[in-house]
Amino acid sequence: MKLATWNVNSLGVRLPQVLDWLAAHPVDVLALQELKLTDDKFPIDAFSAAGYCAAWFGQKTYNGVALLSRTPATDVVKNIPGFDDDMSRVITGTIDGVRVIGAYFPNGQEPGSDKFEYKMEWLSALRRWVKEELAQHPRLVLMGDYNITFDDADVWDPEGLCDTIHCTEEERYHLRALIALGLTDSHRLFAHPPKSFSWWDYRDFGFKRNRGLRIDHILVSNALKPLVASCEIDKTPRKNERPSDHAPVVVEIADQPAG
DNA sequence: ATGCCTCAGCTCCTGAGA
Repeated sequence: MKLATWNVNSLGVRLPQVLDWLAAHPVDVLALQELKLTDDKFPIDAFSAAGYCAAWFGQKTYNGVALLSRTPATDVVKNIPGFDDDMSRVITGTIDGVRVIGAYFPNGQEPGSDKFEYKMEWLSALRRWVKEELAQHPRLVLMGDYNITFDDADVWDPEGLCDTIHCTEEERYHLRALIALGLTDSHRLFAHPPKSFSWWDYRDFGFKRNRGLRIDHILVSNALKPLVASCEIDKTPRKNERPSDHAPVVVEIADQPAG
């Protein structure tokens, strides 16, 4: 089973690239973030024609998330139950026996800002809810655009970006607290080249200079951890004309433990 | 550099992203 996450920065603009990518990488599940379109504009017909089911939770201009899957998602939940939020950031469903949470974490803009406070509250609410979901669904994947780096290895310029947004201790505390629930970063289960990133700034030739961050993550539960066969960042779509600023991340989960 | 790029929208500038 292959699952992937991709912040497409407007599905309206990126739909042809998503369809091309799915044709070349027929994953079982693809979580999308930053749809930037309302539910009535979601291109379900195009995905159906490509052989995918979808559950989606859109929003005008900002945010918006979806789960594409070969088999339909069941028990779909939108956003975080019990957390009042006017932004569409989370979509959860059960696919092929795996509880999949696709999430677009708040950006936070700047430490100390109102948006940063919202990010902290959202992270607390998410953790509370992921804990509940894990108790009910031992086979669980939490993936999406986290907008948080784990540590310096995820940052192109750790000194220059020290304590800036995505790199603060407060944000990383919340990320470690998610791990402490019994989740593992799939990426770190494998060796990768230094400076492996999932996002590069559009400005100043960020991608060409590999000035990026690793902020898109796929966390797996303890029950799935021994089954993770690979985890790769696909930089190819970042080389497209009019690319998203994020690259897809793909994880492969085997039926049986290796060896 | 309150910059650089990209996207959506009450669109020819602004807010937000990261």
